[in-house]
Amino acid sequence: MLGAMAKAKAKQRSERREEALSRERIVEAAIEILDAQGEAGLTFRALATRLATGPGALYWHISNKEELLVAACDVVVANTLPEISARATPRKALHGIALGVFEMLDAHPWLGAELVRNPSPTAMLQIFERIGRQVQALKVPERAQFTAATVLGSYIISESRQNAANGRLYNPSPDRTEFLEQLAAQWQALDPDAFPFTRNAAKQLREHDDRAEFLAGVDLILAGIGASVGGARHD
Amino acid sequence: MLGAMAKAKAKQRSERREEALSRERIVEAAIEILDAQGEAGLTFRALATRLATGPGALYWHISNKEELLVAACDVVVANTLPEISARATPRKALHGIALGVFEMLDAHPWLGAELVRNPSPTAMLQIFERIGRQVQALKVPERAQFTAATVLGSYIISESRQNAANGRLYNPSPDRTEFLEQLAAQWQALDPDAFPFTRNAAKQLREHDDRAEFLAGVDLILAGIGASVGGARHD
DNA sequence: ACCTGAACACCGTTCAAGT
DNA sequence: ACCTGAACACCGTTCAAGT
Repeated sequence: MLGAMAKAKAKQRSERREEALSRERIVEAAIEILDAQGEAGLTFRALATRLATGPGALYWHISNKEELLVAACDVVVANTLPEISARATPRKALHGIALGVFEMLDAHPWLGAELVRNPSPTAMLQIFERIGRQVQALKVPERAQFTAATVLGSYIISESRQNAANGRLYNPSPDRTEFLEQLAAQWQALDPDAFPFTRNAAKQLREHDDRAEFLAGVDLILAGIGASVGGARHD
Repeated sequence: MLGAMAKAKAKQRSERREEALSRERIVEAAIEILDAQGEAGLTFRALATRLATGPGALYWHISNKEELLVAACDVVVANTLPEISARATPRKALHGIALGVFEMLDAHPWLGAELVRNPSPTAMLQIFERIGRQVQALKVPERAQFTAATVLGSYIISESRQNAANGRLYNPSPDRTEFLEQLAAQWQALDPDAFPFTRNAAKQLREHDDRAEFLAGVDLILAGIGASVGGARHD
């Protein structure tokens, strides 16, 4: 009897195109909310409303919010990373991975925040492996591969996250130019005795291009890796 | 009349060694709570209780929690950074700064989290300037100084934060060794086709020393910086 | 000017009750 | 087995009222 009623309800749902609740659907809806409203917008109440149910129902499928966020990270990373196309050389491949992560976090600013606050082992592993394979292809001595991949991963993720936090400013917008101009002015107004370096660096800020600067950082690390290989070039 | 009463109350307070509330005292108390109980322990109620007042009183001195956390970061960074001793060479000085930040975040794990979530410009500026001066001393071409300092800062902060998040594991504890052993076992159990690099890197994990690995990363970046200077050594 | 603490508008999470 | 939604135990923040 109960079975029949459950079936009836399921049928009713599918007729209305309201699929049954599932972990996948919940995570999917969470990602949509995160992308649209940011981290502050993701509450169990908002999520339940969107899924036309009560907040308690979600807990049948997901233990808590932390697990929900980790699952959201895993899905986005698993969907986005394979889209990064193959390249002819390890160096170009690493540029591709770096830009891929950069754009991924730019498109999902909450992802960068979550990736450093509470890194999903699964998501981090995907990125680490991708980077590591190219490090291997660069013929880095085995002993030095772990360090090389860690430094690259650390820089790529933290700098991409920072860029995303600056507000989806991948394409130089007037806002961003204005912001950099203001920052440069602030730096130039610093006490020359206390902040000689920063004050001087203000010049570079005025011709700053987030994306180019990011890749210059990657290249600097690649130069360091190259030095350990013996100065050989790998373009 | 009111003035006299206020004075009487102030006198009573100082007799009881209850100094008047002030921004400084509030921030100081917040740091003590953060160090003792972590970020979750810092609530306006807990802070008010510790200061023997109501939560509303705090808002007279501090606009909101975000400002409180930024102020806490500024104080700790301003107190800790000058303790880093001078060194003979830029390379050694950068090691000193790197380890100084590493230990600072290890002692205050909430600081690392806050420094990446909502970076205090003041605190970041202190660190950036410190690093930048040594980059300058390395005779890095002016155009490349900004990138060099950014990469170093990004790596030093994010890796130190990661270490701190791992749980004050600076001194190799049995816990940490056990954890690394388990992680290595997990990595070795990965699908060799999907994760060849990570699986192979599991070996390195077993002889992993957090502190040494961190410095190896700094040296890798320094090698990259050195390459741009023309391969000259700066020990 | 500065402090008090009840009250407001939220959270994540639980759980008895339903189907 | 799975869903419901009221209720619990918190938050940050505000504000009328005090001194």
